[in-house]
Amino acid sequence: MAQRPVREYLLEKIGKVVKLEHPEIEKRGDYSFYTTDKDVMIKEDEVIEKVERVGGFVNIWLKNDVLVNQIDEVIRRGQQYGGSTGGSGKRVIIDYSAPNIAKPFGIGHLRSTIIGQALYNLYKFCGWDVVGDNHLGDWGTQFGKLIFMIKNTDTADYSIDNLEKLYVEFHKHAEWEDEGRKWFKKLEEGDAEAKEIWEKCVKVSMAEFDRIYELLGVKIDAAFGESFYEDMMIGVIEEAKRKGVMHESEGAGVIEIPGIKTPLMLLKSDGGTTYATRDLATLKFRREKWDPDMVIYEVGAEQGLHFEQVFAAANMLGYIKEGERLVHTKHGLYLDMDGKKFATRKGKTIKLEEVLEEAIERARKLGNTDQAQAVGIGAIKYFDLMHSVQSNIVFDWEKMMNLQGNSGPYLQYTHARIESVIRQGGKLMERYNLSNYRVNKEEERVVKMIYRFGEVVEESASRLAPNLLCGYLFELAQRFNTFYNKHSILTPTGAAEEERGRTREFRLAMTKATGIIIRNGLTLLGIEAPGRM
RNA sequence: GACCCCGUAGCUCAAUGGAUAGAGCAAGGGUUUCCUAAACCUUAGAUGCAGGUUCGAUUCCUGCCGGGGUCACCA
Repeated sequence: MAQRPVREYLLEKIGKVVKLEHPEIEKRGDYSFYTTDKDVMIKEDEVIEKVERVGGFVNIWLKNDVLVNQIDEVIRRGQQYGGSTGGSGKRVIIDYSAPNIAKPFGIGHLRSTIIGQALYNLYKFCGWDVVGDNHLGDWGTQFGKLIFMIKNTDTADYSIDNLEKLYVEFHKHAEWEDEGRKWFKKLEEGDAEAKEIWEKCVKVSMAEFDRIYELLGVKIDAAFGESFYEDMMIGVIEEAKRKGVMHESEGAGVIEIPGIKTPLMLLKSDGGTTYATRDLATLKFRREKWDPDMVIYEVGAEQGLHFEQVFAAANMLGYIKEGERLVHTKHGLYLDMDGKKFATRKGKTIKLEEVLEEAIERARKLGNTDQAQAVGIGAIKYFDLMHSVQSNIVFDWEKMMNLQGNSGPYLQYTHARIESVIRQGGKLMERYNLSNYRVNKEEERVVKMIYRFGEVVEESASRLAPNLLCGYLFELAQRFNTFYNKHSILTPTGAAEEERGRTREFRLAMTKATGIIIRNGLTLLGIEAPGRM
């Protein structure tokens, strides 16, 4: 039987809606809440050691055994520990990664891929039915532009580098814009030549994406790219017309959104469709195929207006079911050293693969060669995830490749050290009795982090904030490392032999529990936890 | 100009309306006959400005200043 989460127990006992938090200052208890209500009384029991009222604050201390027994809970549940069934019966679609065909997989798509994957894992762990969908950028006017350039230069070089070059070149000539649109129109109309060129572009890109995903260790359930919705375009447009939602403006078909100045364009004046048309078709399709309760668009902030419009339009078209939530994460961008956006159209990008290779190389130089990939990639992922989702990140090689301090490798290292201790002392703890063990200061600081893991997982998921989990894991690891540095796990000091034995038992159990939590946490973040480093 | 996001230590970032604002990097000083020093300990250092709401504001509201993004035929 699973032990009941302490937080849940307390909330029920308090019997009121209060904001139960962990006081920053440890002397003020394990939990506290503020209330002006004198009727709220909470008494000591088998879980609560002590209650103290200071002004409006009610501070609660948990019984030592409750804290210590949590260790047993962790060990018993293993890789399940921290998960819940809170989301059971609910389905969420997470739209993430979505790189663009014919462009390098740039640093700009890292956030969506990494955060999206972390959210995917988090929701799954919280009991949700999760569907990941990679909404590939494989359709649109950009391909018209590319086809025009390929024809124009009569090139046979379909390498990503060359395609990127052509794309950049195209944007130096404003007078070519119409040609680009014309070719996209042809592509939409099924022109054989256009289609053939497009298919070649898709093929080379997919090969590149596969390589990157392999490196990143990311697997996405579905990849219905934009082109998949091609033959649903007409249906959406017809429906928008029929429902009187879309109307003609300057030769184009648009939807006016109340409260938003710029309308949403479904049909260009040349009859071609847009990103928005495809997004609406996507919404409709997903609703029919998966019937989600929530859809998370893990997409950058620069598309904020677009999604605001699309969500509103979807509502007007009746594509959203009652109670369904559409969320756009609006993650911050990677900015260049000048604090500006990387401009793909000007060829100003940093290729993700180069970043990953460099990170792996640095990890290799520092230590264990076997784990260089796990460590290097872990560093990059953690760096991305530790930032709050909405803040911009200034791209800096040195910071991104950080292998020390608050970093992925720090957590991996702590985990590897724990594994090492367990390998050496694991047998000593086949049976252990944790009750009535008196923890020392350093042990206490670790133990008081352990029981919070589940809370953090849930909060990270519900607030779409993997950085909270990063922060928690870092603090747990820090506390453990402090303990590790000061006390011996396998050979504790102490007067009596029996006492030393008990201490060793307890410490091994606590160490093991810490290792399990770090591993579970890293796994949720999509980061490997090697056993050795 | 309008709308959205952000302004926290020298730098890069955390912080659920709470009680003494946390880290990392960089800087100074220490720790290894002992379980992995990618570690640990230690010194110094911060909420852009002005109001408001609140018992209490880094957090919410208004204005200003600064940065980023976006504003119909790119996605």
